[in-house]
Amino acid sequence: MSRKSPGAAARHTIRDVAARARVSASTVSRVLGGSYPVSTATRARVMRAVRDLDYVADARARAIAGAETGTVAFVLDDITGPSFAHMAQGVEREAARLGHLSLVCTTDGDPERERVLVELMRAQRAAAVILVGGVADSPEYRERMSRIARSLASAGSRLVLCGRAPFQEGGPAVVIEYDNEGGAHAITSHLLSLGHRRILFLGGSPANTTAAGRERGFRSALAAYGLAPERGQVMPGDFTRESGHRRIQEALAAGRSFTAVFATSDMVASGALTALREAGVAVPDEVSLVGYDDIPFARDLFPPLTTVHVPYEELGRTAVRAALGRGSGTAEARTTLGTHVVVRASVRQLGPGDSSDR
Amino acid sequence: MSRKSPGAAARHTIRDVAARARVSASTVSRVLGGSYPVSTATRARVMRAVRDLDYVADARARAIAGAETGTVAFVLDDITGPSFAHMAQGVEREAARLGHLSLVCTTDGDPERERVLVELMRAQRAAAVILVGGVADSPEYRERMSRIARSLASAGSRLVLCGRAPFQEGGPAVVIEYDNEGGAHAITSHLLSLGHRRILFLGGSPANTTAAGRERGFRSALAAYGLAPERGQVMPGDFTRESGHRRIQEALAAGRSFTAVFATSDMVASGALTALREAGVAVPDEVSLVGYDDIPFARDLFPPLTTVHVPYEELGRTAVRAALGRGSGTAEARTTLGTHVVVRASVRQLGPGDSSDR
DNA sequence: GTGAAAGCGCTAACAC
DNA sequence: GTGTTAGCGCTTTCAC
Repeated sequence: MSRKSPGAAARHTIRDVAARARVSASTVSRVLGGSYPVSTATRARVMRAVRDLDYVADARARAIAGAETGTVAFVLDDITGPSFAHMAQGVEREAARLGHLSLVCTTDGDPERERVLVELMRAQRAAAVILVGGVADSPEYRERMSRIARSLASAGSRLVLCGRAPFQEGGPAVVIEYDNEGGAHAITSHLLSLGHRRILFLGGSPANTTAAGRERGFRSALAAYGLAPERGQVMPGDFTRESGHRRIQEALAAGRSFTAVFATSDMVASGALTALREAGVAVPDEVSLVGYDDIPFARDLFPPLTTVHVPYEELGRTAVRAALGRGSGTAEARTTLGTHVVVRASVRQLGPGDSSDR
Repeated sequence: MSRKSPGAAARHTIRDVAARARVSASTVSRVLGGSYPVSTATRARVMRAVRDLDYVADARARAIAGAETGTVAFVLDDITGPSFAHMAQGVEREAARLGHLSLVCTTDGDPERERVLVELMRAQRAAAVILVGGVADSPEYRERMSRIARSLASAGSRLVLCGRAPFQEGGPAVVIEYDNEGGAHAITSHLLSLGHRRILFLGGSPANTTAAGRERGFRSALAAYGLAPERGQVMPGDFTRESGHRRIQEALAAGRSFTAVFATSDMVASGALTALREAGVAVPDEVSLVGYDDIPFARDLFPPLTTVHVPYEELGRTAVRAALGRGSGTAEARTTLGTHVVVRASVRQLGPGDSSDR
């Protein structure tokens, strides 16, 4: 007959259940834990009490007392980006399948915030921390990552780098990547094989490892044709549609001549497409356009966008499996998933006559 | 000199720190807690030990012992949808700002999974559980929600329904909505005022409260013009681009005549647009198209999509604020955020002559 | 200011 | 099978 004072709700404890079922707390624990032998009659009484009280054991207390479950922490720049969202989905699904909860935190690209979050996750005793997305590679970055990985490891947790460059061979971290450079190489070659030579590259920040990988692929494909980008042909930016939009406006204003545009992400391509349209440049008739990521929307652009498919959801799932996998994981400390070009309608084959459209 | 056996990492406890700093555990706790007076010298010694050991207090143990922090749980259908992603961002940001961690879980629309998740959150002693997205409204739903809200309340947690119909006036839940019906009414009126009369409505599942709200707005706007939808003019579906794509194909195949399409979401509109294009129907010249949600991509469609703007991120933020707000929150138990039409280029004004284009 | 002791809600080791 | 006794890692009285 416990009256709850309004506001301060009376949370029941295992002892309340025990009292009501006229058994000891350990018995309740055993019934709920499910692993130990308990007589049917007792079990029934306990279950009844649990039901009556609407009791749920405190997961934190359980964890402390030894019944480890562990959450998976997922730290990323911005959940709003379509590709990140898909990775998040992969993470959440696989974690759920494996019986874990997912903590997601965003950094807005701030390394300091990332540091704080990792510390928080360490305090939570997260089973694993998955760090996602390209970052500026630098000695400081490597040093920071090393520290993070070590402290996580010493807390019994594990660090997984997902779609991000490894900071140290054989370090205490698992790395799940996709073939960033290969995809860029392939789609550039696609453009090249269709006769395009003046290809504008709308890149990200050169310091960003993802952007850098894609740019490397672009350059290596060009090199395979004996070409090298001219001044102004590689335009840095970021991964937003606004960036794509602005860069195209700038390129057009500067009177730059190109027959194709390789945008480092579909978002960028999307902004670029709009800018081209606004300027009255027909795609793909006058200028061809390709992107990267293969977000679902790519096929609804007009024209449907030729792009590089990245298995984002799979990336997330793989990260979780690696993170939660048994052993210290040295065997599969590094995994690279494949990418491939998906051809749609935003690229046109160039005839011999029209090599200098714009 | 504690040697860590490889694999089984030695997590340090507060006692290790205490020993190293030659103080008691309570003192360490006080230093770390920050609230109690500790001499500068002691504090320095403790901090040094903490640093040396790379110690982080176990958040779960702290929580149990009384230092409440509390995570915010965010339960949604599918993190992949652009609008949900923005809400998630709002939730995560606001929670972070308020010093809370966010747990996100997806249900894939399965009510049973939702139940399980809520139970899990209750076990975690989450400060609040935010349930997102339209659901099938039914007596069972209301009953289920009631139970959930009560059990959450009795666990000292709080239930927030976000963009989802309330299940009970004055129940133990906070409801944050947006003006779903009003937005649909407004954009339908927009179409009507431009001369459109035969408007195809690509809806969601009629049982879904969000879809139903939008359909109500559509119908009420029609009614204000003395119109009522004909047979086949309202086509049910779901919120995916595939649904929009398929419905348009069906409508076209059935030889249905319409001058405008109102898709219940931008995703649906996006699929519809592609289907129209594939069928050689010009938008907006032959058929006008509007969507709902105003996802970032809407402006990159061709033509840029006229749609209803929904403040998704704000919705998420508001939900968190309401959830974490002081008091029992009866005062602001229900909040409705506004929506508004954003006009772009996918709608054409109809002249007197062309009322039956298609 | 600081330490010892009690306790948070639970599980696990040890009895019987 | 079941109760009793110790913890888990921490905070918080309550003393001095």
